[in-house]
Amino acid sequence: MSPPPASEQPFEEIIDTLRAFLRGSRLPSVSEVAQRMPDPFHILVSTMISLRTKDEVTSASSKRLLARAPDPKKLAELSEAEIAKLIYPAGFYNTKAKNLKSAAKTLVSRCGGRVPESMEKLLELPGVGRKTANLVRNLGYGLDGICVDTHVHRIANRLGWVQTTTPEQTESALEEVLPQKYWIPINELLVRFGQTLCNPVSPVCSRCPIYEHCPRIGVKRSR
DNA sequence: AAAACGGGGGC
DNA sequence: GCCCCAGTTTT
Repeated sequence: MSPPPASEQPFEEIIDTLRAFLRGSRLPSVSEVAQRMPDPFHILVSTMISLRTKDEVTSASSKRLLARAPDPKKLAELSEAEIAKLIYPAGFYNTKAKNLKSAAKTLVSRCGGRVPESMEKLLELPGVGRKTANLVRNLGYGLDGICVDTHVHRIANRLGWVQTTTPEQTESALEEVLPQKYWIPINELLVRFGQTLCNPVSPVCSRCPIYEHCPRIGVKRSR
């Protein structure tokens, strides 16, 4: 059966169900940082480290680097080699070290030593794309904008909320259909859901709390 | 649109 | 051994 049009999705019910289901489950690494230290710079650094890297590694690497460089000025003073060593074994550590140092220098020289709020300014930082910029705005400044990572992209399509091929298409399509009050929380919810049950390769549909809202066919719920 | 960046852990 | 991982940039 085809999914109901996105405009008729019972978003409130689905999201409430997800919230209840995920209550008590572990937070993704960047949200952890946001809870511990809701500082835009800390969000930026841990998000840059998190790209294509598992949560546990991201968390440990972020802690080491931020303990040593808690602000843009301190980070800009570290060498690329020092940064690379601190964030190892996060993936792409050499590229990330270069981007982190370069971004920190830009923050000091052109942004008054602070992390900018505007999408435009954030996107000028090396190594910062729409996903990272939106997450910094969401968690660091409480500003709207849907942060689309692979989990949000995959699950929004699985659930029939959007039909898109690129994350950027998902971002604009989701903003068309999803009530604005969910723009910030949707990311963490779908990431947590996507890291466990609704994972990329073998989603555990038999235990899915929102199974009845999912249009996937050929998957039977088992007792 | 596809490739490159990249080491660690799961299977 | 081969796969993936809170993506971004370059070709």
